[in-house]
Amino acid sequence: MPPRIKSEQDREKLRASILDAARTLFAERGIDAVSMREIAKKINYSATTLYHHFADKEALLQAVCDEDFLKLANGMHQVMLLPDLVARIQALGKGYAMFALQHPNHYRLMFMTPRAPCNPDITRIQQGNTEQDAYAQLKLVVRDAFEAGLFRPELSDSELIAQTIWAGIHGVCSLQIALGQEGWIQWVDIEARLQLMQSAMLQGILRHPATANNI
Amino acid sequence: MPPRIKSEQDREKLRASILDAARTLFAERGIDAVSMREIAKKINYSATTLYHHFADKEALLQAVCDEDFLKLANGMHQVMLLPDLVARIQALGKGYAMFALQHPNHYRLMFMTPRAPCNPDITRIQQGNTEQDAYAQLKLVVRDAFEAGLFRPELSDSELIAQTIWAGIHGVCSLQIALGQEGWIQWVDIEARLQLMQSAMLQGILRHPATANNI
DNA sequence: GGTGTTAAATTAACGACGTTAACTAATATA
DNA sequence: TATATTAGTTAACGTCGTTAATTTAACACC
Repeated sequence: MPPRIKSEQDREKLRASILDAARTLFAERGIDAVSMREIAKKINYSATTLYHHFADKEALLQAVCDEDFLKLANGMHQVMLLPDLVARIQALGKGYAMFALQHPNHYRLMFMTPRAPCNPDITRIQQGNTEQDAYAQLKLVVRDAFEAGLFRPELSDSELIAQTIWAGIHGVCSLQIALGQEGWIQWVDIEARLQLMQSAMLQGILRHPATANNI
Repeated sequence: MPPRIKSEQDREKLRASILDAARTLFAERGIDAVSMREIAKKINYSATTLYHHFADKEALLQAVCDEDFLKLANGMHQVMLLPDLVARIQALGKGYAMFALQHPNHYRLMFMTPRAPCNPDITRIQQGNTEQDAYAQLKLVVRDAFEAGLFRPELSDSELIAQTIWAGIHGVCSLQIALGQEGWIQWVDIEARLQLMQSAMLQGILRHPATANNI
């Protein structure tokens, strides 16, 4: 039997250890393959205890993802200091891809697993807040570049541009995570795939593509 | 109690109706949300009967996917008759995307789920066979276009180009499948996202991008 | 020190799941 | 007609997410 909790601080500590155990197991074996009982056993509690901290499995999963989203957005924030707008977009893509490839299992939970629409009652992330939401950061830079007239004149929607850039990087990363180990595809080096995706997309989107050559 | 089966033909008919019921339910509500009992009830059989035709749920799912992917590759095969190489690449991408968006749950299993990829022990698809494998078809067209000198001179690896095109389309589709219902992203129309991805990538890759404008 | 009160944790249970064993009834074959 | 095979069933096992009922420990107060 685990020790009783006394202070509010201890309660928070237990909550954090549940999150840690859940994240590890989810990342190791996938969401459906991990039971609430298993998570509880990992920290020497009974399964019911988890329900005193999270409404259900879905809420626990959402909390795990929230933490990862914040971690990702934090890393991106430094990139935003770069002066050149195109360089900023490139660095955002590179940083995003590095996060995805270095934390493939978290990335899978965050961006490759369909879930019930994000319920504002259970997520604590403030979507749209650039300090907590990596996509909001990309949107911001792309809008700045759009207003600076850096994109081709026929492109009239900066949100569409941001979503396309995101999709391109995500496509390379998620294919690598999902099928990178498959023997029947002769995968080219992942760095080369990322680089070609970046440069091809920028060449296709920028008004003066020359600026995209130096990566 | 359903009628007894007499001939081998009837047996095959039952197998097909199991596949149909499973496909419908999987596509409607997702794989994990559908039980074997439910599939069986839909065709007025007991759950056990399914196990006389498929080893387990995984095998049933794989059989459903096999059928659909053969259908995909078949549809692609007609596209290969188009005379213009660039138009062929564009049509391949469009067909691939339509398949992904119309069968999101099957697409998710084949291309978005690591560790449960196309298992050669249970799949009957022959990877690399252009009649059964859509990626092999893309590779073929891209190599033809490469040898025809359609790509930028600095691009020296046709497999890298094929993988990048695949990643771009896959990125749009898989983001839509995984996060398309998320309210916190103001998604632009999926058709527009696909079109920009196609045209931007082609503009970035082709030697004479003008050919990519007419979609 | 005893006595409630309350919060934290537990055990036990429910209904649904995938799957399997044991069984039944109908057909085919001899 | 007797027997073997086959297609289908029911019943059961162990696990799952989740909840109700219950126990246990720490604290406040007399």
